Amino acid sequence: MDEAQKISLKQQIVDAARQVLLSDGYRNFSLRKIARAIDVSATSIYLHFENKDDLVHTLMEEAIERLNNRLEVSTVEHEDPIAKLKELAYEYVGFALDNPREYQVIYLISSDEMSRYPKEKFRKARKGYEIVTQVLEEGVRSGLIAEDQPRIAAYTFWAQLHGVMSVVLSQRLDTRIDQEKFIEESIDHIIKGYQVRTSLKTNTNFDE
Amino acid sequence: MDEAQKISLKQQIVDAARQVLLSDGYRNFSLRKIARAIDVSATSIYLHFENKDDLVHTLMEEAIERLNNRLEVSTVEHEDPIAKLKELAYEYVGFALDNPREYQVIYLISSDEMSRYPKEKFRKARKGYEIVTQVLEEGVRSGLIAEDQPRIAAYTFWAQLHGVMSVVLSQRLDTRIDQEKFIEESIDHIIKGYQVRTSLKTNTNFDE
Amino acid sequence: MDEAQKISLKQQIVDAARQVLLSDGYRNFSLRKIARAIDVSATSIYLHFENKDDLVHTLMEEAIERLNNRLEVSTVEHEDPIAKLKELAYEYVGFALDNPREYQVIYLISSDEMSRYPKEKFRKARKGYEIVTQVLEEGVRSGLIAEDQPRIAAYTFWAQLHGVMSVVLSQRLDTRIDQEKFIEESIDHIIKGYQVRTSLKTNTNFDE
Amino acid sequence: MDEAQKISLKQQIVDAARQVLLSDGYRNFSLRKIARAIDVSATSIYLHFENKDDLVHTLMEEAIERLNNRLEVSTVEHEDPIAKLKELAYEYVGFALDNPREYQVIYLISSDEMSRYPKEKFRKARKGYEIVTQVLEEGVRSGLIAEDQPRIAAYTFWAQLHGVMSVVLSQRLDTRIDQEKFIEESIDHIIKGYQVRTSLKTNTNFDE
DNA sequence: GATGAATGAGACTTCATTCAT
DNA sequence: AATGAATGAAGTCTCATTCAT
Repeated sequence: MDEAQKISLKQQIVDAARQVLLSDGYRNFSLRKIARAIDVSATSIYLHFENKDDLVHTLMEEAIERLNNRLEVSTVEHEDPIAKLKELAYEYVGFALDNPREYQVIYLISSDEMSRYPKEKFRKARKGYEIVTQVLEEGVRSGLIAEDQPRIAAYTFWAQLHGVMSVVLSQRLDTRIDQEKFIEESIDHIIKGYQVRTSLKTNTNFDE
Repeated sequence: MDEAQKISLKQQIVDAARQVLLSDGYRNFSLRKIARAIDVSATSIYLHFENKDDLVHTLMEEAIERLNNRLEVSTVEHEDPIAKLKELAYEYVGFALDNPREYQVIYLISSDEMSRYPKEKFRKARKGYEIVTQVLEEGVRSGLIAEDQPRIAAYTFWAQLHGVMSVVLSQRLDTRIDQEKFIEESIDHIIKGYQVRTSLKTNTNFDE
Repeated sequence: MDEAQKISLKQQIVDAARQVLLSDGYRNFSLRKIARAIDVSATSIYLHFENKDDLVHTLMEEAIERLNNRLEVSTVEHEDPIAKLKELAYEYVGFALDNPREYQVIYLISSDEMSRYPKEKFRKARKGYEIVTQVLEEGVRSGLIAEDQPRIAAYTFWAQLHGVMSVVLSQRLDTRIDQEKFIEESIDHIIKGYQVRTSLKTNTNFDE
Repeated sequence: MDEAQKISLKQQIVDAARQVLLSDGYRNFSLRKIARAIDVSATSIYLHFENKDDLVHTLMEEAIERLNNRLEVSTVEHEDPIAKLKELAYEYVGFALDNPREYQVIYLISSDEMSRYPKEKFRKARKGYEIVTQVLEEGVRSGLIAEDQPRIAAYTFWAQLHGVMSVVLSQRLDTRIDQEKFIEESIDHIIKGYQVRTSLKTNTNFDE
C-alpha cells in the first residue's frame, strides 16, 4: 500500500460517511454510496462496522464530541454564571446553525428509526451535560441560580435548547417570525427559568 | 359491495398506515406492508397518495390535529393564565407519553429524511400555537406574564416542550434521573421563564 | 356537444393513436397516452375498441390502405409491364421511406406480439397483392415475364420488397453500404428474377 | 455448492430467457417470469444484464450465431456456386421453419419496440453476410453470377430471404397459396435475379 | 356513452445484508 | 482484509384491463 494510503480504511469510511451525510442528508445516506466514494466494495464496510447503524452511531459520537468541545471552550470567557449559561446556550445554537446536518445527526435517534444507540457511547455524550451542570452549580453557589438538583436542571436546559433548534432547523417556524429573534427570545426565556427571583407575581384571585 | 367495505380505500390506507407506523415504527413503515395489511395492491396506494411522503404527511397532519384537539379542551378548566399554561404543558406532555409513536410522527420532519412537509398543511398545525398564544395574551393582560410578543413566545414555549419530550422519548435521559421528576422540573422552568418577576437577582460583581 | 366536436370520439381516438404511434413509436404507444392526448378517460377507448390490439389493427388497416392507394396510382404512368413493376417497387419503397413508422405498423404482426390480425381485415390488405398480380399478368401476356402462377409471384415480389425495407428501416445495413445504392440494387435483382431470359448460363462442369 | 449448480447464473438466465421467449413469445416475455422459472430474484437478473433489452440482445446474438453456423456448414456440400447459393437459401429457410421463434428474435428490432441493438454486436452478425458474399464472389469468378458489388448483393440476397420468411411466419400468406410452393418459387426468383443471362427479352414497343 | 376506482403485472432502481472465496 | 455474487425488500412508475356507477 502507498504511503499516502496510510489512513486506515476505517477512517476513510468515517470521513466519506460524514461527507455523504453532510452533503446528501440522512435520507440519501447509503453504504453503497460511501463505498463508491472511496472506491471500495460495499462489503468492506462490514469489516469495520457491524452494520449501517453502527457507522451512523460513530458519526453521532463524533458530532456529539464536536459540540461538546465547542461548549467546553465557551465557558472560560466569563465569570458570571448567568453570562456563562447564556454563552453556553449561544454556543449550542451556533453549532447547530453552523453545522445543521451534523447537529441533526446527534438527534437521529429521537425517533425509532435506528437501533438503540449503545449505552456505553452515551457516556461520552454526557460531557455536555456535565459542563452545564458545573455552570449551574456555580450559579447556585453564587446565589444567582435557584436549583436544588443541578444535574436534572442541566438536562432540562439542554432539552429546551434542543427543542428550540429542532423547530428552527426543521423550518417549522411561522414565516412571520424572524429566526434570529426567535432564538434570542427563546434563550432569554430559558435562562430566566433558572434565575433566582425575589418574588413571582401571582394573581391571588385565581384558583389553583 | 359489502356494507363493511363502505369505508373508502383512502381511509383504510390511512388507518392501516397509522397502525403500521405505531406498531412497527417509521423504520419499518413500507407501502407494501400497508398494502398487504389491507389486502390491496401496492399500486392502489398511489391512486390516493402521491408517494410515501404524501401518506406520511397525512399521518402527521392527523397527529397534529389530535394533539391540538387535546390542547384545546384543556384550557377551559382553569381561569388563572399561569395555571392554564401549566395545564397546556401537561396536556402536551400527556399526549406525547400516551401516544409516543404518534407524537413522534409529528416531528418526523425534524431530520431531512422526508421531503418537506407542504406549507399549506402547516396552517392546520398552527392551531396549537394559537391556543398557546391566547393563553399568553391573557396572562399579559392580567399582568402575570411578561411578554411583548406573545406569538413568538408561543413558539418558544412549544419548542421547549418539544425539546423536553424529545429527550424523554428518545430515552436519552440519564438513568439516574427519574423521568417524571425530569418532566415536572422542566415544565416548572419553562413556566417560570414567562412569569413576571419583581426583580431578578444579579451579582453585580461579575462582568458582562 | 359543440359543433366543433362533431368528429366522433372513435375517429379522435384513431387520430390520436396514429399521432402517438408516429411520434413515440409502438414501444411507447399506450392507451393512457392516447386518452390523455384527447382528454378522455382511458376507459372510454374500450367503448370503441375491444382492446389495445383492436385499435392497433385499425391503424394497421389504415396504413395498409394508404400504401395500397399509393401503389394503385403508380401503375397508370407506364405501359411497359417491366417499367410498371419497377414503378410499383419504387412506390413501395418510397412509402416506407416517407412514412417509416406507419410502414412498420403494417408489419407489427410479423412476430407473435399481437393477437392475430383478424382474417377479414386481410381482405382489404389483399388489394396490394392484386395490383402486383395484374401487372405480372400483363407481363406474362406480353411475353416479358416468365410466370405461370402470377398470384404466388405477387406474394414473392411483395415479400422481397418487404425484406429489403425491413433491413433498411431496422438500420441493419452495413455502414459501408449506401442505403440508396442498396435499394436500387435490390430492386434490380428482384425485377430481374421475374424477367424472361433466352438462356441462363450454367456451368455444365458442376454437379447438381 | 452442488455440482449441478456450476452453471453460472448468467447462463441459467439466458437459458430460461430463451425458453420463455420460445414458448410464450416476446409479448409474454418478462424478467419476473424468467426469474420465477429459475427460482431467482428478479433483481439478480440486473446483476448480469443492464435491463430487459440487454438480455434480449443477448438472445438475438445467440440466435444470429446459430443461424450463421448453420449457413456456414451448408456451403461445403456443393461446388457449383449457384447450387451453393440455393443451398444457402434453403438452409436459411430451414432454420426459420425449424426455429420460428428463435428466427423471429433475430428480427425483433425491425420494429421500434426495443432500444437499438448495440452496434458492436452487429459485427458478429456480419458473418452470415460474409458467407453469402464469398459464394457470390465464387460465382462471379466462374462467370455464373453477374455482380459487380458482391457485398451489396449479399445484403440484398439476405434481405429478400428475410422478406420471404417474414411473410411466411407472420402467416400473412393467402390461404390459397401453399407455403412450400411459395418458398420454392421465392427462392427460384431470388436466385435467378443474380444469375448471368445471355439476353433479357424486352419489348421494344414500350416506353422507358 | 363515459368515468373513476381498483387491480395485478411488470420494469427499473436502490438498498442492507449475507456468504463463499 | 477484501470482494463479487446473490438475495429479498422496497419505492416508484406505467400499463391494460375490469367493474360499478
